[in-house]
Amino acid sequence: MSREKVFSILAIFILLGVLGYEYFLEEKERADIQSLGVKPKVDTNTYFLPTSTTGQIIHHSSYSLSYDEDHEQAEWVAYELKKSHLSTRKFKRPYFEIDKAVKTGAAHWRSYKNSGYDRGHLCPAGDRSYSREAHDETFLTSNISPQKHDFNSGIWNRLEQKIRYWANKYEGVFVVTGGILNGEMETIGQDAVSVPNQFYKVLIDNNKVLPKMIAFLIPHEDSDKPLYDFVVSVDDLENLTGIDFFPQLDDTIENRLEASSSYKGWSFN
DNA sequence: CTGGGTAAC
DNA sequence: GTTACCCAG
Repeated sequence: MSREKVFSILAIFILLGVLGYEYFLEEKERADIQSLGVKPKVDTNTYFLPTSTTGQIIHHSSYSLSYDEDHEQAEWVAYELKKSHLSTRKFKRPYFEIDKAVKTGAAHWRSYKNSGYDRGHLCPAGDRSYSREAHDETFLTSNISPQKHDFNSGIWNRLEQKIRYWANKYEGVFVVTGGILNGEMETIGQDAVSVPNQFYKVLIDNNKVLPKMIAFLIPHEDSDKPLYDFVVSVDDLENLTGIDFFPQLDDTIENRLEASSSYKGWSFN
């Protein structure tokens, strides 16, 4: 047997060994988490609501939000994007309305007019296009934040489309979105709506035995960089916002998933 | 898809 | 306030 042949065979065995060991580790983690007892899946529309730092959580029929009166916008908007929600139906955009469910008074859309900023949806209209009611419900001023147009139609739009891609690929994801309402911020309009300097999104895919998370923190400016450059750990976002995103998860699982800034398991193709 | 604006009724 | 049309990233 030639020397080259021996090396080739050896290399193949080493490769198989490495792959086998990785597979073993994945199975071990899966078994570990299963043995911890994952809570039975219930209606995720309420199951995965984050905590509120403002004490004003509002439930609409197709999404929920926590309103921050100081900044006249939501600190988070949360909803489940099921695969069955994905739709290309095109409804005419209605006018934005003041969300009457906000006890402290939500911002008026006029505060955005001629501000130079978009009325940027937090729960995108494109994620609620499965019915006229759900679509129109996203046009509440409690569901928008001032966004630069280049940002909104640029990298932010890219992320929203990627999430629709994932919702289709992974049979639905749960989404939490908001601006970082911290530090020095410009304000616009009579309502003094704060203009966040960063926006975030947190996703959880709970459709498999082992849930997976991914979080993004993106500066409020357009970028041509790949989306995975903006991945952060959920822990980072929680430290930044004071929000506990997945308090319902078993602590062991929560701690393990939220500490990770890996985007393993999320396809960026 | 993400949004903007203006004119006329 | 609402509807129609035109615009850009």
